Amino acid sequence: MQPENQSSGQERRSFIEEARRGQIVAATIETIAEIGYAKASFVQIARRAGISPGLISYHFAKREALMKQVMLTVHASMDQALSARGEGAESYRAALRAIIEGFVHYCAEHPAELIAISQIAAASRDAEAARAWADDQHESTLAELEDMFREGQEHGELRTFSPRVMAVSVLAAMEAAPAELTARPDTDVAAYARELADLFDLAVRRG
Amino acid sequence: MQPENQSSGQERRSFIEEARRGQIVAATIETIAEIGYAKASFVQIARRAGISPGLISYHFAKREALMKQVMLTVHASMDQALSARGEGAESYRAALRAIIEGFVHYCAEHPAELIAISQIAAASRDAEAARAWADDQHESTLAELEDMFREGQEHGELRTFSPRVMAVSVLAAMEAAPAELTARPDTDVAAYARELADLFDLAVRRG
Amino acid sequence: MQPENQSSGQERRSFIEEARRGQIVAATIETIAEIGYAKASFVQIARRAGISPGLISYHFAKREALMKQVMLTVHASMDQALSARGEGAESYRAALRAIIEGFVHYCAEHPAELIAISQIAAASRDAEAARAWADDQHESTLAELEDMFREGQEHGELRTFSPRVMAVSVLAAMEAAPAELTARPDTDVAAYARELADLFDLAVRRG
Amino acid sequence: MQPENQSSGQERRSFIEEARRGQIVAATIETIAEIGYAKASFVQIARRAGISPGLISYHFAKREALMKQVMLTVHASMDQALSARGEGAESYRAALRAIIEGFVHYCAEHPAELIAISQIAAASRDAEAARAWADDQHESTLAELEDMFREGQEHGELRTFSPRVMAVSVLAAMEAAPAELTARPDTDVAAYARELADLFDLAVRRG
DNA sequence: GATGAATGAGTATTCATTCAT
DNA sequence: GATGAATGAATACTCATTCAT
Repeated sequence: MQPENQSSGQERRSFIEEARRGQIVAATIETIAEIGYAKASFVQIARRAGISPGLISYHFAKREALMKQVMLTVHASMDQALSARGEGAESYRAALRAIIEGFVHYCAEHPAELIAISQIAAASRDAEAARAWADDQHESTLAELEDMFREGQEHGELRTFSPRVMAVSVLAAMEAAPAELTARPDTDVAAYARELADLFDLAVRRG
Repeated sequence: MQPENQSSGQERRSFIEEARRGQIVAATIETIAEIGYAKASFVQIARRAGISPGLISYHFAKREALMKQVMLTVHASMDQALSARGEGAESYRAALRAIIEGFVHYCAEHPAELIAISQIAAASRDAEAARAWADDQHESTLAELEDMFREGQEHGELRTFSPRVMAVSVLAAMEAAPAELTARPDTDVAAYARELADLFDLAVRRG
Repeated sequence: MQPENQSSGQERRSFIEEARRGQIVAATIETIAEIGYAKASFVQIARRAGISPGLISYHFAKREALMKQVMLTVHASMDQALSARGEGAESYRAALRAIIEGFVHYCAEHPAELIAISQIAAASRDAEAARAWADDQHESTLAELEDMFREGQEHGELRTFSPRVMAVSVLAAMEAAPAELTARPDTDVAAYARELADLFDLAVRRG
Repeated sequence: MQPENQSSGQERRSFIEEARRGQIVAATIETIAEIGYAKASFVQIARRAGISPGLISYHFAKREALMKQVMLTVHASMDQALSARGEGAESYRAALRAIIEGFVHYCAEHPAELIAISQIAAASRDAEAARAWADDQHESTLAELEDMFREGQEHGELRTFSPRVMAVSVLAAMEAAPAELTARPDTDVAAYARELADLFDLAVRRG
């Protein structure tokens, strides 16, 4: 049986095991970014990690579990990066700007991670658990944005518009950034971030 | 042997053959929308088309070719629908509004088609040609939007902003619509379209 | 998808498909009898059937399904053989004798079948469905024997004893026959059958 | 390296080593009884023994060796239990009764052991040596029973019948007991034992 | 044109066994 | 003596594609 199979739950993973899992997750991100989810077989991932394919199954009970771990890991890293920036915005418009610019900068700094999670989220094989989790995450992000917009409207800072449509559109526009930045590596990231923030600032501000 | 294997090029396809190809493409769209790209095997598609799996290979040399044809067909249908609406806009802002609202309404009317092409575009197996073509399409759509924005700026109708960032964001926001409309079937489509058009109208207009 | 996957049920199997399934079942029986359940991999079975391993999966969705089909096939053959003999016994003792002797003769004539189902019933891998079905079959056979004994007791033909213990023991003794006949091929089958019937006749008769 | 790998033979095993081997054997019996032979991997056995999987290989050169040791251990325990009861029977019929009743009672008291050896005997993987040994054991048990019956016939205590068929049937009926007792835990063990002994007493006695 | 049985190359997964620690 | 991470060989299963009919 694999260490993964912790039915009862809290059994601690050894340090070395955590390290291996991290290494495998990193190799998975690298592999997906390089050759795409479709071709990211255990053989390919293991080759990049310098281990045997069987070892992946040893540490992750199912392919799905690995993919979900990639999701969790990247989202955790993103949350950490964004929460640092998001703190202490003085207005709803400033908060929106901070979110948008923070996300764009994160994308620029972690292209492989973004490519990996977007491919996993869109994947058609052995990624249902990861996709379901990402969907939940997505929905709760939308809900947070909606709430923010609604409050801003109630405070009179933002114009009247559908918070849902705005939330969906902001998130879509942000999530389009990594592909654009990857496709055009020469893009001025700061300028991109500023333009995107300006765009939505004009769209939400009152008057 | 197969009609597909035409190394010499443009030999016309017979009427009956076009009909079969169309039937297979339609069944493919239906199948992907119903059970997802991952499970959309030839056997499944053939069952829905009421034909045998081998016949698909007879008409499409490779799975990729079928998927690409689905892309081509859906995009053609979309272009036709959009060009009808887009004609005769009196201003750049009106043109943008027409594009956005047209696309949203198309999404609402052809959910299966949209699901199919998004799954193919994101697919991990046998869809590289289709994806490549979609990428080209995507890029040329972006270029058209950029041009439109640039002209509008030169005519003084639109404010100064990065046409590229705006194009990417508009397209991303539009492409997010189908998922949203599918996830929330009760959404008021016309309102959604109007809100989205308002959003970008505010973002591009001068003053 | 395989022909096996008939979720809706009654779709007829083609003649050629039934023939293949029969051929695969026969090869499976032969393989298990020859090298044991443990080593009866699809590769081995396919080799004996003169087909490719993938074809087995094509006709049987899961290994379990194949093993269960072997069970069903052999039991059906056995039932047919036994029902022919069992008809028209004039007394409970005669009926018991007919059952016992019929079974022993069947064993002698179909050694591979008996070995196969006993190995499948005892198998530890991918045979749970087959085992479950065999267990049901076993239990209902026991119930029939019990009923027969109980009736015989009520009619005063049989002595007083536990019908359950007798049923279990009769069945066990019968099922031990194939192994014995296989281990000692020179055994006089008719004598074996007669001895076994005598044994239980003495055990059940009144006075 | 490993104590097991003693090509030269009879070197004594240390006390601590015997203790470990015993612990592993006990854990193996428990594991097989609990989750079945198929799932009784070294990891599972080691978990129940509170040791690491590698240690099992350290003490048993091959999986087969472990399974054979389980067989040896259980049979030894059974022999000990039965020989205690079997001593001092005054007649062949009494001896047969003692054997049957002793075995049934042993089954009721050691269900896990019986389940384990029956699963190993029927196992499809890595149990050939154990099975071969068990087959020998089985055969010698049959031979002993045959001898006993033959002697009883010569002494005029038992009727004329095939000692071999009787031996095979007695053994089969006894070995069917554990499954029955496990399937119906409410069974009155003493009554079962008595009924079974009665059955065969009637079958063997003269007149 | 059309069938669908058959192939074969691909996949993840399992687990006894090894060995550096 | 003991660990448990790692290997590697084996498995069933999937399915686009082929081809005899």
